[in-house]
Amino acid sequence: MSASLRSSPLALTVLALLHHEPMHPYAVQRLIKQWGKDQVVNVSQRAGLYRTIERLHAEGLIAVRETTRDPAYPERTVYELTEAGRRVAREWLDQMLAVPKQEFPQFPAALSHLMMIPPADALRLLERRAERLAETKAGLEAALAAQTDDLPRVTAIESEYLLAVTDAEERWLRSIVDDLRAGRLTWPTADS
Amino acid sequence: MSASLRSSPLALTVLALLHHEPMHPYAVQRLIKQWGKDQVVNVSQRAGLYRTIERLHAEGLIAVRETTRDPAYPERTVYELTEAGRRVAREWLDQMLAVPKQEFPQFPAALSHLMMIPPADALRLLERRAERLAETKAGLEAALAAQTDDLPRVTAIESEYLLAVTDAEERWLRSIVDDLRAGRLTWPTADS
DNA sequence: AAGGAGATAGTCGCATTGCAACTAGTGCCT
DNA sequence: AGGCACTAGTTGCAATGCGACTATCTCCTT
Repeated sequence: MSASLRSSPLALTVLALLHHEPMHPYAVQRLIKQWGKDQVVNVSQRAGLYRTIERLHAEGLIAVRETTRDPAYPERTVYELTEAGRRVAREWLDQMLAVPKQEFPQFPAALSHLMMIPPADALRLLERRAERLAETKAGLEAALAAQTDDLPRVTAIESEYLLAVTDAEERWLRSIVDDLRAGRLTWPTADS
Repeated sequence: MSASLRSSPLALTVLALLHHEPMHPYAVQRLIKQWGKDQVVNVSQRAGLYRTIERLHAEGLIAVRETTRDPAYPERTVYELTEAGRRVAREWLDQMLAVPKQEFPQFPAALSHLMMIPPADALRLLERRAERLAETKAGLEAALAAQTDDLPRVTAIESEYLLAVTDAEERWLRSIVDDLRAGRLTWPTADS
């Protein structure tokens, strides 16, 4: 009954936060945002959050601890992690950390059809991308600089990772842009 | 009628291949594999391919050119790109190249909960990942070395990109593993 | 005190994707 | 003739992405 469940960033995060402390769905969302984890977990569309929690509950990985009935708010169901949940969270985490999963991001797919457009257009578009990445990097650097000192380094390790790969992508883009500008990289274009 | 359609790696690739030459669905799949684009486009599960083609057809981005009726094979519908398809392909490509899209890969999400497990376990898991990435890199390097000379460099540009970011990820992992081994990176673990 | 903006809290529906199973024919090997 | 792998396509379900919608509450303005 628990083996059927697939892992996902959101599901793992829900388990991790409930591991920390029992709470209700909206508190999960707030915590994710407060701790800056919304960079790596898509919680902006709450539909997914409630559906994920429902699913975890149905599979017995989390359980209802209590239902507080504040007159003001709609009912708040506080969930806690079950023993099965603890086990599955650890299994998921091990798997997600150790085994790189084939995912299919948009950019490399688009890149693979670069030859469809003239080199001059490619230059312009990739330069724009490099600039956006520079902004992203600045944001990550600011986030990293903002939180050091009191919290241990591990709490922001995913930002370090994102910074490292974003930096690599930007460097690569700059080198391609240079090659395009210098004419070292070019190709014939069938139609305009 | 065409504005409603969302882009995807697979949809873009179908349009790009039909731009090159009209063909039937299975030929699309074969070409993707032959050209090594299956690294960046998920075509291993054919369901997606047929559904995508249906969708593109319904939106008028591709049209039926002919239906060959080979006695041996099931019916083969040959599709071609329409004018609208050509325009939309270009729009998608521009967008996907210039604007980095927020995606949520598994690894950074898992990384953000690294503190749940003891540093010694983290060391072991991240080391395993680094080894798998090294294998991936070797594959990419082999693919790049295999095809140069006759084909222009742009035909394998997405492999160059993948190599660059995979290399960055591996380097980062090695540095973290070093820090873990040296005790420069550590944290208290609540439960075993 | 009325009105509106914005945050809080949650739901619904649809299009798309991922994944696995299933059919069916064809060529090859033994 | 039987078994196996490859080719070619279909079906169904679970999960995800995305947008729209409902309500309430709080704070600020006028």
